[in-house]
Amino acid sequence: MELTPAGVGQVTYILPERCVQKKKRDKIKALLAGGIEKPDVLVQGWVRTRRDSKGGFSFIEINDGSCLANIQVIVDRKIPAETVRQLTAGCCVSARGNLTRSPGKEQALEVQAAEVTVHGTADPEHYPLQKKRHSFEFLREIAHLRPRTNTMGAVMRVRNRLAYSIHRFFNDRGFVYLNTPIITTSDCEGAGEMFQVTTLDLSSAPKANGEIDYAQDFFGQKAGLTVSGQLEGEVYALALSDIYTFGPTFRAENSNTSRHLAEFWMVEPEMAFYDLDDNMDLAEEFVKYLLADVLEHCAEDMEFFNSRIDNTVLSNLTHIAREKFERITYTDAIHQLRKANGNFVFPVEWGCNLQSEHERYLTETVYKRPVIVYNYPEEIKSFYMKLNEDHETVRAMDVLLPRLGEIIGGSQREENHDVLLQRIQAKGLKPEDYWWYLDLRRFGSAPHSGFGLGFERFVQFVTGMENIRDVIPFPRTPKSAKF
RNA sequence: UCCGGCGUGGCGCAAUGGUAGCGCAAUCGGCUGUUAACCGAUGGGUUACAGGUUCGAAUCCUGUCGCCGGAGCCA
Repeated sequence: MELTPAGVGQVTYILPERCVQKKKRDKIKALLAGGIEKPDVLVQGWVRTRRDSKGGFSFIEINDGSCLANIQVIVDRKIPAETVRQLTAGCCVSARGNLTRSPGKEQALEVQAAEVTVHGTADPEHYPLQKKRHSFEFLREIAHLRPRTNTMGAVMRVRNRLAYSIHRFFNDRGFVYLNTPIITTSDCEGAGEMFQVTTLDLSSAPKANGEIDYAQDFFGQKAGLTVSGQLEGEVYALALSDIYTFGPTFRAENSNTSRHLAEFWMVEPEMAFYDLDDNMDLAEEFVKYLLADVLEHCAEDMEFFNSRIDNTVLSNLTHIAREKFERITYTDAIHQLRKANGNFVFPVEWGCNLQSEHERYLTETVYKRPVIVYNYPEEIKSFYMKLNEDHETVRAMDVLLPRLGEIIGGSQREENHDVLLQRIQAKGLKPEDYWWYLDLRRFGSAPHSGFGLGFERFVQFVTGMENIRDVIPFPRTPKSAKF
């Protein structure tokens, strides 16, 4: 058997003959992007609509998910009648034939089917997706079929591009992709309630002194699903210099909003030798890079969002990719909000948490662009954030986006062992639970910083989708983990 | 978890105390290089669930479940 060489840069590998000779599927995206006639193409996908003519032919539109657009296939008398009858919305088919210019107005090219195979029928009496707009609430109830809609297809292609782009951004800058544990026994304090992980029988859990005896549990101690990979990320940043994590995160909060999930994906870079300014620079460049990339590479899908979901996304994203983010201290933010003269439900005082209404006012009314608020009061932030010289504020920063609010939260980390120990104790935490985290400050400590970006929130922002449950394949929220 | 709203044929909605109607979809027929196709006909609902008030409840009351919007928590 003759083998065909292929290559990755300078290094070649050998491709089995079968891979070369097999008739390959033509992706609809490639056929339409080519824009030219082509003999003998093979289109495979799911029928979106069918319009037929008793006079001898039917028009079917096939979508294979490679792009938003469908391809029109002409099915005439060459195709057996019983096959044509099966071509209803939702069925899965292969169609082989010539790609030719279309006399119709709505498309430049179409496939003249010489051969059609139905792989899976979809009984129109029972197939839930119709050729019309469905509410997102309804589509969530059929999460196994909703990826076959225009909107979910576009969301998932954009989501995929953003994920790819995140990896590229960090890899291009020499960051190491780190897989931090999903099951953990350390609680990243302040990040939210943890889901417990146990193999104990809940109806008859072993007890010691009236308490559940976790010594007998799988890990020999209480364990849960991670709420953040940050603490573990710091461990590797203090060895490899620059790392990032990108993985699932779990919060058992009873949050019922359009921007919270119990299971979501988070990107957490952690960098040695970065101070808070370096951290903010990276966060700003990161956001802009992702926006510019998705505008360039998902143009068709982004046009769709702009015309069907939110007619401001294109101009917003373009604007944000170009404009400088405003950076203000927490103290200045409080001054700005006080100038607004009490038009808030929640009063503004130095030391209070910024409420959604405050964040929106800053980003939508005062500056009309993304705002980074930094140097927050020590009391309202986590123990690991670096204490400023004023002893009142810490080097924390939040990136706020118009409409969406907080997209990134980060800080410079406290690298001084004694200060960190004091803060752990002051917050009522047990130093022994953080022994290895404290050890990082005993041995070769370094200034370092990092932040976390909520991936679904970012996808939400980019697409203009209103509900975070519609930008993740299978959303998990309180009282809802079907599929 | 709190506040507000909602739950009616497959889907989107109407009917606010008198026993359920429209559009789309589906099925059948007609017509057409069609394109949210069009025209005609047909079928389809114990109004989320449980209880109560009433001669009578989709409609009023109570409870449960679920969904949506806002808030809190956060990403």
